[in-house]
Amino acid sequence: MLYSRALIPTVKEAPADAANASHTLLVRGGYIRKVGAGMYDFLPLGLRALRKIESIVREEMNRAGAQEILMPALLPAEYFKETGRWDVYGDTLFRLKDRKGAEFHLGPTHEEIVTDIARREIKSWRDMPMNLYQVQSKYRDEPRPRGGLLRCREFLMKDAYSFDITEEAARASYETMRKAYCAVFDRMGLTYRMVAADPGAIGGSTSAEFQVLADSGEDAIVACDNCDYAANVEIATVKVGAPPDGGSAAEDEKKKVHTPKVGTIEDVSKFLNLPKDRFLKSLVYLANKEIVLAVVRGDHDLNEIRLARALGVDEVFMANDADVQKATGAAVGFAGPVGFKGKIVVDRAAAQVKNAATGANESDQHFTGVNMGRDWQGEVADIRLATTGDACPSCETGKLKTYRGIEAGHIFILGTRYSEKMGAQYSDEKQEKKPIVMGCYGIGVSRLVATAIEQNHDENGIKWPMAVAPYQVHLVTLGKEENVATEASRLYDDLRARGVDVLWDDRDERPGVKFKDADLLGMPLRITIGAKSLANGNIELKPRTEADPKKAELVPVADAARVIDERIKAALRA
RNA sequence: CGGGGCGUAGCGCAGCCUGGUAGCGCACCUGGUUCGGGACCAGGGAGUCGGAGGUUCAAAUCCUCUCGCCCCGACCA
Repeated sequence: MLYSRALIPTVKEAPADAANASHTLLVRGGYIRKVGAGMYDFLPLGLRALRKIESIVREEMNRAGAQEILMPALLPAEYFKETGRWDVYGDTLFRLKDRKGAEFHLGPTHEEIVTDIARREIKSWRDMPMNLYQVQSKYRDEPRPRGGLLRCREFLMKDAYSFDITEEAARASYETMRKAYCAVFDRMGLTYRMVAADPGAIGGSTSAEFQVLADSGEDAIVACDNCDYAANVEIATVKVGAPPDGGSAAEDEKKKVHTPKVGTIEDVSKFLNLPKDRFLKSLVYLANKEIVLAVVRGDHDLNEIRLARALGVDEVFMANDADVQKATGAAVGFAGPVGFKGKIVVDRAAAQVKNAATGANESDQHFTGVNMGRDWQGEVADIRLATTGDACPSCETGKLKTYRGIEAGHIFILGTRYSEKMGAQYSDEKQEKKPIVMGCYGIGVSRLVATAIEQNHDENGIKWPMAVAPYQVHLVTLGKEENVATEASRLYDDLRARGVDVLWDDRDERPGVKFKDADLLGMPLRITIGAKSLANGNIELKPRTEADPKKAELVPVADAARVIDERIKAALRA
């Protein structure tokens, strides 16, 4: 492509509304433009990057034996009503009505629709395993779209669905998809971790997220420094370990201590000169409108999702100040398990603390010498938030470390959750009707455009990995000398004949402008042809990852096309 | 939904407090000089000041309502 004819509207200044690197660089580089909150135009370069990623995903899905289909984005309400998600999805669903007043919505995900295909078309155990996928725009009325392409209301997603006869067979399909996902992210050159995750609104028994590591990521994950344990902090667990004092101390007498106006663990710890791990942190929660006291060790934080799981509810809400006062009879900061009227859930580590300090359910009063069993009772569960330094739950010596991640993919074993509700059954060898066992697998294709940039950029611009770069080569010509144009034209044609994607900056611009734009746009290889090096029969070759322009490699004109072609092929193999 | 902020030329912003000719930088157009890391000179075009209502002789500026957008949180495959 000739730059002079291309729509690549680069801008010097960052857009006022951009909060992260990928958003800023995509707009500055003329890749995308905002149409509304969470809605973007893909300009030519942006679309090329998107298509490259899409192709990689398609190739790996096809290689894994999945078959591409296309379902509508506009859907009648009846399917979501069948499974109850018409109500469960709530405000996230874009709902609309047709001219007759019939209800429709835009598809946020397609389990129901694909299950409808399955119940009509899959009849026998001989028809499975089967995996159907599509690459399609999805619509979700997100509470808060953000980060440019990272969280949009309309976004491109690859969603695949597997159909199997048994849970074991479904696990094999899941494993096939896991490998395909690794292949996709490996080919894109991303650094990522597969982590155990919460299935959320999709449901199902097993799920894993593919988290691309980036400081700007919305998700927190923990990973072991020794083994392959990794999990979203939402569901991460830790090894309990020994209690802080070794657990051998004798039980002290319980005492009430006056602690005027010191409600936080931090303050009370100083006030009583007692380490934080000897405190019981008591938090008042509402679960299905029932008041519950959650108790964790003073140096730990509560994991709300784990608390909800322990209680067997969908979600829990922290009680407001008024409810806390009503439940404990004390000001906020003085709640404790001793004498608490209501359900108490205590974390495993907190249950081990002997002679603990805790709020006395009385304003400005704490207890010390509190012992579970003797002074109070509670249901023990795993409800604390994992964090850096915690002991790994699945190996002997490992320590957990927290990372930020961007969720690029999520795979689930759904079981029969959808097939039972929608009557998707097959006949087995004995003519018995059984529900199809399903799995589903998503990749955020448009999100990956931004994700690749979050992981590959510097202060000057994008540094595209070869596999997703809109153009593999950015050819810069300097000056108006005739031989520069002649050699550039020859190289341009030669590279294109070899199937190389080349962007030729043939504009009548000063060198500085061209170099700045080349760095901003971020194509992996930059070729410079100017009178200076051409006088010795050379062109200049510099990878975008090399920051120092003086380190550009001189390549004889005659070898240039071959050398560049080889570099690209090597980069794609890596 | 809670908290905070912003809507003025294509983009980034000033002007608003204290009402009175709408401004700066970038981008764009014309001419000239320049040309290996975002050049310079001269000239020029371009704005319903988000929208509606109100106060006033007079509103970008004050008041009311409203729409949109961003950030933090809640929420979210």
